[in-house]
Amino acid sequence: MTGEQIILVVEDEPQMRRVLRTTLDGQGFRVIEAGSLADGMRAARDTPALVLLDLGLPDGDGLELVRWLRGWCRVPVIVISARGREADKVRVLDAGADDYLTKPFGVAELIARIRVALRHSAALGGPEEPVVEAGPIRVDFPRHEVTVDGVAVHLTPIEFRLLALLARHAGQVLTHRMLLREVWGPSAIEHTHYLRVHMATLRRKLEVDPARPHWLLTEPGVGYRLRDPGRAAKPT
Amino acid sequence: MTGEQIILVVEDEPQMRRVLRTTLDGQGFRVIEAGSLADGMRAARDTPALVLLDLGLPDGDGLELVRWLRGWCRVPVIVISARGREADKVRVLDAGADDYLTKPFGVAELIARIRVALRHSAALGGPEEPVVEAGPIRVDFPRHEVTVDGVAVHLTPIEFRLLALLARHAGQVLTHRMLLREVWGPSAIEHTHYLRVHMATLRRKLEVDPARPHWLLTEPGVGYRLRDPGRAAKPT
DNA sequence: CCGCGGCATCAAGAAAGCGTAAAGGTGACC
DNA sequence: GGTCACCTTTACGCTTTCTTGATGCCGCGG
Repeated sequence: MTGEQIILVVEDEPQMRRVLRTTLDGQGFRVIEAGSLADGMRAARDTPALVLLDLGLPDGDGLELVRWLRGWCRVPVIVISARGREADKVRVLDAGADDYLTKPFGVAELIARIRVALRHSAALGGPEEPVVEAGPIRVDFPRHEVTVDGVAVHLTPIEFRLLALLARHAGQVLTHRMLLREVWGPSAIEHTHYLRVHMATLRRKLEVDPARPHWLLTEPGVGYRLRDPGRAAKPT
Repeated sequence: MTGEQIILVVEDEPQMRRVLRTTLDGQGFRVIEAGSLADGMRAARDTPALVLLDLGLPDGDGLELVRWLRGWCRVPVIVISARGREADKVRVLDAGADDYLTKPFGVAELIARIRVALRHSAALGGPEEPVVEAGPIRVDFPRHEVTVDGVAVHLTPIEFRLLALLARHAGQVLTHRMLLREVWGPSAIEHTHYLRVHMATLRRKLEVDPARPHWLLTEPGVGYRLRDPGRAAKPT
């Protein structure tokens, strides 16, 4: 699901940065580093999964970064600070940070708190569009469900993967090779016959007139395509 | 925005309890108190918006309560403890707690951290239903109880976790991997046979005709699904 | 008119996935 | 130390799904 999670570390002391980098690397995270507020803002555009922010930055209050982030995204922010004063904590947390660690802290605790924060953001779900519609055909990815005019249609695993692929790229042609590689694996890119067979069953299940398909279109010599109703129909 | 938010305080020292109550009252929360683990579990059925948990309880480890809560809901849990050892924190946070405060702590910080936790759960959507029904099958999470047509059915721990997972996502397919990871742990995601065996026992206990299940549905090649009575029925 | 290439369809055997029963194995609790 | 409940593991028959080869269709160029 989540391949490699990126953590943005905003910290000016090189020593501390090295510790954090090696620790997080060891946990399987990819680490991006920034040494200042400005750098942090720049780096945050890579949409990290989490931000680790040291408050004692040279070019301004880390609070600014928290507010700035909250202005446009919900990425979890864990603040690290030497200042243990309660008023500081309250200010930072109320600004939108998700946790506050006081130096010195243990590495294990940091990792545990990172896990907590990622757990939260994972529960919020990704930004991806979970449903694709093409005319009467509706593909619901999280439910693994396909309906035609509202009635559920049962698809076999291969059929679903095939349709899902076409639906995710609705409107554009997917070549034989591409479809075969994604559905059957790289070793099957020559078995174009698989495609014909399974496209036929898909059409039988989804099309009104399987012999004259209206949604699952053949692009002769190239591949297949799911008609995108939002775009102009292809020229006859 | 939300009318009156309930906070469950699980704490055995009356003195500490009084401090917390007055503080939280002053912030506009409604406070429910519990002096022991058992009381805490009982009180949690009122679906509080947040749980404040002191680890030093007389009748057992507070860790138990965290695990128990996570078994059926995501209510934010903030743990308060006199023990500041890092290993303790990691254990509790990994068990599912959302934050860990070491005594002594400032009231303002506590409030700030409560705000953070509530912010998170608000983003997730409010407190969850403690009970899910699917046709004659009724799953009561806090009581750990399952009934069919009103009669209690005894489920083994694994069976309950399996059913609970399906019930919490009623209507949508849960993949083999997902179910195995959540019920048996990440190391078992390949033992799909476990699923078959335990789904069989579940069906024997819950279905009228276990051989032709009406609620615990197989999604061939993908996973399993609990039929959501709110949605359209399947075609034959 | 005929042959050819790309495509659709059909059907049968092979393979994979699923359900059930029952035999060990393990730990808890007297 | 024996019983009990539960989980794991093995075995086997059944069903669904996939693969594979055969056949027919259609348009195009020769």
